[in-house]
Amino acid sequence: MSVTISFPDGKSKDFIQAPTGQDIADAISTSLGRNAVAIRVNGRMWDLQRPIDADANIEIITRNDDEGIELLRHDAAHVMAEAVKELYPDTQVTIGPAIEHGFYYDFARAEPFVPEDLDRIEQRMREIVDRDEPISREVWDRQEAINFYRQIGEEYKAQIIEDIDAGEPITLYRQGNFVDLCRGPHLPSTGRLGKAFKLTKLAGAYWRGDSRNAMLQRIYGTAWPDAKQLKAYLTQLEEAEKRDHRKFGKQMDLFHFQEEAPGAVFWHAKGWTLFQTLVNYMRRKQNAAGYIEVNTPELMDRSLWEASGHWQTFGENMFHMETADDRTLAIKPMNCPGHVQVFKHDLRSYRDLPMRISEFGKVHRYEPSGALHGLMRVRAFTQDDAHVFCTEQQITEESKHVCDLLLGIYRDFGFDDIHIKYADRPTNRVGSDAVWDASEKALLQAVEATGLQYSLNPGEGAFYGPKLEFVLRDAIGRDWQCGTLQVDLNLPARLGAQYIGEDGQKHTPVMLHRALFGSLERFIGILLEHYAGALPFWLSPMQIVVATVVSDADAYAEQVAHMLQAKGIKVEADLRNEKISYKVREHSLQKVPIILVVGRREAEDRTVTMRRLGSKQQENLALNEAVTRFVADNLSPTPVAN
RNA sequence: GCCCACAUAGCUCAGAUGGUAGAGCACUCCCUUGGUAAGGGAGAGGUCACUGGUUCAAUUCCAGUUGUGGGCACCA
Repeated sequence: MSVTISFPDGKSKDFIQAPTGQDIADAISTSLGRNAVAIRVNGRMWDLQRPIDADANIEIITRNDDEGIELLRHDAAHVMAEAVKELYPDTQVTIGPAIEHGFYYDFARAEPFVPEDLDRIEQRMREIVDRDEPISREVWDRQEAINFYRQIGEEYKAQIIEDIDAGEPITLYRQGNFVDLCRGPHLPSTGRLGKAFKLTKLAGAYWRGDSRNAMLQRIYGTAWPDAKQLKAYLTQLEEAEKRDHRKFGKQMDLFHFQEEAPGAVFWHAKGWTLFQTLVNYMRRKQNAAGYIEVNTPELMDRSLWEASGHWQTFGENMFHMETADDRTLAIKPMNCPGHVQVFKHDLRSYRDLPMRISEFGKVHRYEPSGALHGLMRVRAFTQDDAHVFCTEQQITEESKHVCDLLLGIYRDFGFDDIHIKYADRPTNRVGSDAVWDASEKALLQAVEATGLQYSLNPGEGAFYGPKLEFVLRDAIGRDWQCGTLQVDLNLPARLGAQYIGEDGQKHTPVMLHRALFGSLERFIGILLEHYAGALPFWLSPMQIVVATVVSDADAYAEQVAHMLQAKGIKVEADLRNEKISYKVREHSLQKVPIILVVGRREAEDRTVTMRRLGSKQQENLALNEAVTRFVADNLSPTPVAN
């Protein structure tokens, strides 16, 4: 009986007996035979050594294909599990998937792994690769598999099998003395994994990702088709580390944290200048876009938070206090209830809508201690928050208005790669399903009206409404969720907001919650990492340093600095008794975009010698010309009159 | 909050099987006025995160607490 194998290019080849994927790859070329890791048979991934006993469309998957790399990583996880079982037989194995850039495996073991164990395990993994153990697929009876795992003390594996759908076959993969439950496919043998892998870190992880379950020990690793790619990845990790905003915070003297205020920023003068630059920029943009700005109390009575639903939903994460007169006050974790108070303080007409109320409100949230991370996750932060009160008919247009504003703003900061996620109702929520149906529909319509691409993020909405999340990609390809837009048909009613409609009747307005930077603190962290500290001129908290070569130029340097300062440039004169090389080095490390060097020559000619950060080039300019140029550069990329 | 690790001068880090500590940079003073990423010398700077325990003696060993880092869980 012969089998006809059809290739992706439309050609086909007959085999006399049922060939394996390996046979087919070998028949095409020796290098393909060597690089093959799996085969797709009629759209399904198979092991290379599984015989194909009927006509089929196939595609050979190599170690350099995306799916091939994923398979390598999955195999690396298995090899790691085998190594761990050999070295620490009392360990139970649980799950070990491939992930972006690598793999992990979760283990249950009474004794914790220590960092030195990673070297041992990695060493043993290399030995297993050298042993080149054949990997074989076995189909087991469900109950036998459960019994088998119970018998060898692998309780977690037994549980996993019990949860596999009845129709699914139970497949086990055997390599050496190690047998692992797995859907597959896998490499033909451990040798084919190669050695371009490295164990990277040790971490705790909950069984099945649920914090009510046992804490397992997770070992992370990275794995690649070849050593060159592994090295490139490790280099990239180092690059990311070099961009750490916490490092720039110290180096550039922007902010610090200390024990007495965990998760709260001490902004230093330069950091606060940057902060204010962002706030002022956003304020101008929002004013131009028809927003009004307000300010609402930090502390408000518990009853208001109960009415809004925050107390019930997030009470444990709110800071609150008892006063001497027996009231419970809560520090605001959000600005929305305050904005509703401003809205309803006056009688509102449909003619007032949409009413766009903004606030640079500082909010406090008692975040779990383990979540805190530099500026990225703090307990006290400032939102560029706004609430648009509008009618249901205005939702689409107002949403579009927010998207337009947001995209223009992100572009000004050098973020062009934006994508949107649409998140619908969460399990823990307020309001009726009918209201949710309406708000989800309205937001979906709005995002479609913008014509922007979006992906779905089911069940991740806010407790009062569905939301859009705006995710930007930074200079080294990392994604950050910053902006958000939420349609809320719940809070306005809960807090009693109303307006008089055209019909003379009272109506409840819709409230759109939106933030563009999100958290100013976090956005600054992202900017620092995006620009690796070298902020563009208009954002720099210290834009120009005028550095003298000799003290004879001191008076002139101060004059230059004053001139620039008078034009709104953030400038400093460095008259210290140091060599110019020393000053250049120091201000370069501080990421000052422009150093103006002045010596006797410049003082005589009334010029400055300019050096831009990151360049060794020098440019001599007339002072007046330089001032004009810097004033122009000081505007934001898309300036707004104010 | 959970797991693992870490905490020494303003910063970056060294250090001792237990006898109260050291470098570089930064800081102060002196010399040097030098043309584009560190000129030279001197000085000052520490409750070795905090609280207990063991010990003749603890910064070092043990326990707890706090904070930080990497994950997990959480993120209105």
